[in-house]
Amino acid sequence: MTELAELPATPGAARTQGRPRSSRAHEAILEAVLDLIEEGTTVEALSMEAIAARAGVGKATIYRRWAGKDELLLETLVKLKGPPTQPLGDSVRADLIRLLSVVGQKDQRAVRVMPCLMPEVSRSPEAYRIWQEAITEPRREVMREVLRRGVATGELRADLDIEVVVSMLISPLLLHRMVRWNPRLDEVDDLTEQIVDVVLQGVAA
Amino acid sequence: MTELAELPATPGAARTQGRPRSSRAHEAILEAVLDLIEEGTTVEALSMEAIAARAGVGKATIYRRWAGKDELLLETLVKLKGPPTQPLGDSVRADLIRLLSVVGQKDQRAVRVMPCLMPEVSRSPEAYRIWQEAITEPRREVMREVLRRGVATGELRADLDIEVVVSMLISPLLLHRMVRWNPRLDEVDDLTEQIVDVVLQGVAA
Amino acid sequence: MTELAELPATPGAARTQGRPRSSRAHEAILEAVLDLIEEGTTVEALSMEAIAARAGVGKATIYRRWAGKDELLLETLVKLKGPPTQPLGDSVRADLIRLLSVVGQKDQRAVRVMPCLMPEVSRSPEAYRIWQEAITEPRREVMREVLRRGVATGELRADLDIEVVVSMLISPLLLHRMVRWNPRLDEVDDLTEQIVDVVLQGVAA
Amino acid sequence: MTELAELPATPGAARTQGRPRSSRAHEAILEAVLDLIEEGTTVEALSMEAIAARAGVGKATIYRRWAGKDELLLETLVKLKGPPTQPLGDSVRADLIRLLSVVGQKDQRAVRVMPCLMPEVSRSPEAYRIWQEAITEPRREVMREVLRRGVATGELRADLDIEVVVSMLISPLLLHRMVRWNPRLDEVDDLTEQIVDVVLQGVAA
DNA sequence: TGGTAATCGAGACGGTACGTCACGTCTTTCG
DNA sequence: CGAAAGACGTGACGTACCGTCTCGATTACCA
Repeated sequence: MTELAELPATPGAARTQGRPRSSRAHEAILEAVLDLIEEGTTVEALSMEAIAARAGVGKATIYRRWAGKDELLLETLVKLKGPPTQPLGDSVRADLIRLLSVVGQKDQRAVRVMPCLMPEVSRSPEAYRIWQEAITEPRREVMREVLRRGVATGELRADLDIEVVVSMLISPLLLHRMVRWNPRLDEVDDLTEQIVDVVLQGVAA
Repeated sequence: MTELAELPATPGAARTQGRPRSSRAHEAILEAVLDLIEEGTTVEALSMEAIAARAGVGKATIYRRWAGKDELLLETLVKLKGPPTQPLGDSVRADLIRLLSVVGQKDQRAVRVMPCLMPEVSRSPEAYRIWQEAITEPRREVMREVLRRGVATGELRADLDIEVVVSMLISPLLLHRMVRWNPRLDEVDDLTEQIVDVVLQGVAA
Repeated sequence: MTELAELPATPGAARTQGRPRSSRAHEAILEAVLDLIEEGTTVEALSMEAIAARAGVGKATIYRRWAGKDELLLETLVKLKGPPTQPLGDSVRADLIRLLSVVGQKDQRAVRVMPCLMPEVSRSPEAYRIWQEAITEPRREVMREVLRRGVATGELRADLDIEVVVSMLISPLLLHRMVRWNPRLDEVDDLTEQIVDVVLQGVAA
Repeated sequence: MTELAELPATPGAARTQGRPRSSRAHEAILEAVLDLIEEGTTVEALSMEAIAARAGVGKATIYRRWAGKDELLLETLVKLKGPPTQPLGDSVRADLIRLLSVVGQKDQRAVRVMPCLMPEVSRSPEAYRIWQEAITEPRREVMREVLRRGVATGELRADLDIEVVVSMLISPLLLHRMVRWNPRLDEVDDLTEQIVDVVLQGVAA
């Protein structure tokens, strides 16, 4: 899996000589982004200049590590999300509810960042790739595993299309978190359960 | 329903005196936005200056009508989407498939604009309101009607939560269009049918 | 002598039909300019829009009468200066002092306007012509007459160059008023007398 | 003597850190102004944008050094005038003629710039101060010295007011250059000599 | 231990777009 | 038809960021 690799100092050259990059600066930058987001800074006000100033860092120090704002925000989001929640292996239903209940809920700041990345992710294949590999796929894979187990135990239909079901489970919640797709859903705190139940009923063996 | 009202010339004053706003300019601006999008202009290159130049219009003429780029893009999107597709009144299944098959497909330009509005829609309550009223709600309402009919005819369970089901139907397709959420779904040209079938199975009476 | 003629309503057409021009508007505009100058408005802030607003007049009403801001300011200055002071016919010395003591002193607002016209007057031959005819020449002519009388009475040398002497008398005071050329001169309230005396001594018969 | 000091990067802070200001840019800007003036650009067409474009410089680079167009033009004028002409120490009359014969003649571009600065110089005390210190005073001082020498040698009256005489000598020529105060004077190529002679006659011992 | 080389914070650089303002003209309605 | 009102296309304003480029001053490694 291709990583959010740092830019090489000089492409193709040994990266051992000279002063090493300061990990303090690296983290100060990511922290600065999170701080600014937390303070409610709007996207256009979330400028590289503001980030550098907040981090107490020169702008070049940022550009030495990331190719642009989108890359930086993407890595911030990855850091924010962390590894996906793991299923407990109880029932398929309980595991799905467990996995879905954290979609966009763990850290409110992630909800703030995600919509800002949509323009870039929808346009740049590279941004899309990173988004997929670092954010989407790990979570889908966990969910696929739970569904495969359901098929194996005979709980779920053998011919179900796992990708479709995964999308059906995640999409409504994700969209809801991003743009409060339907505000009336806020009153339904068992929205997750309802979705799981409808889908499970629809794909029951 | 509150509209995408133009900015008043002087808030609270009668808007009858003086030269009236040119509808020619108004439309030239919206056309310019669509042209630029069609030519593949990226969002950051879709500047107010470029729009004004393309429309053969002064920048002030744009700002007289819209408060900023987001408002303008939003109205462009509203114009692009037009009124929602209407159901034919055949079976519930056929109607749902008909309604869903145009989600983000009718005009490829809309797919290009929508992700760019996510940052604004997710942040500004006003942008969100317009987005809801002009884009989302009309389409959800059509779909609600189809589902209510299904309940009335006894095809669907009487206690189903219509809002949840509508979200389950639309979200996967919309997200897919916006960020190609799962590219493997591109191979599934009957994705729409699968989703409808799973949901209908899940909420059958 | 060509005048600051108003622009004809329609060149070559009878100016009898339709609503006659409002003299009220004409004066309101000139008043507005003077008001704004008096309030200390800077040149760039002395915009046509501000003048029209202050006069309670449409911009077109101004442009119907003057070709541009410079023409308007020029006429304002002409109105401000009024007819030149007349000599009393006493001694040459007393008359010159009388004429010079009002250079740029009668109305403090004129001192404010004049420097603003320098760029235009120094560049546009037309503005220069009007400036000469309406402001400069009448005053120089009065002074020439006094000097000619001095020559006739034998007080002054018969071969003096009147134009040179007139310039020598007026220039120091005018420049002093416009840019306080030498602030130390402010302490010399008999500056005018000194200048007259030096010149008279220099050109005595 | 206070200078046309550049704007400090951060007022009160040490100006040693960071990339130093480019002297190349500084001079390119001044050159651009002179070029544009030379080409006959009118004042209103002498925009900051045009200057920046001609100098191959960003607008911010100009605003980092000067507070506005007037400050820039003023410094351009100072550069244009250079140090004042020095007297040769011959006779008082010859020295005065020498000094006066270059008033506004050395560089035709200076004549173009000066009237444009009148509005600013007559209004802003700061612009007036710089104008005095960098343009006016050095030239007046040279002339004062010549007059003082005349008094010392007994050529001139001991009680003459040097400031008044200096103004009488310079003003007619300066005003003539700026606004061709009296075009008939163009025919008098010995205007300078006439003025000097009248004044010397008027203040002779 | 002393050079070498890349990094650091800082901030200026050439650009581009922003949103505002004024220009002088044009197009309404009202008197 | 002149008036006011105010929208029109134009273009400059001064500001803010972009991503790059010097600066002098720090580090680490390697000789």
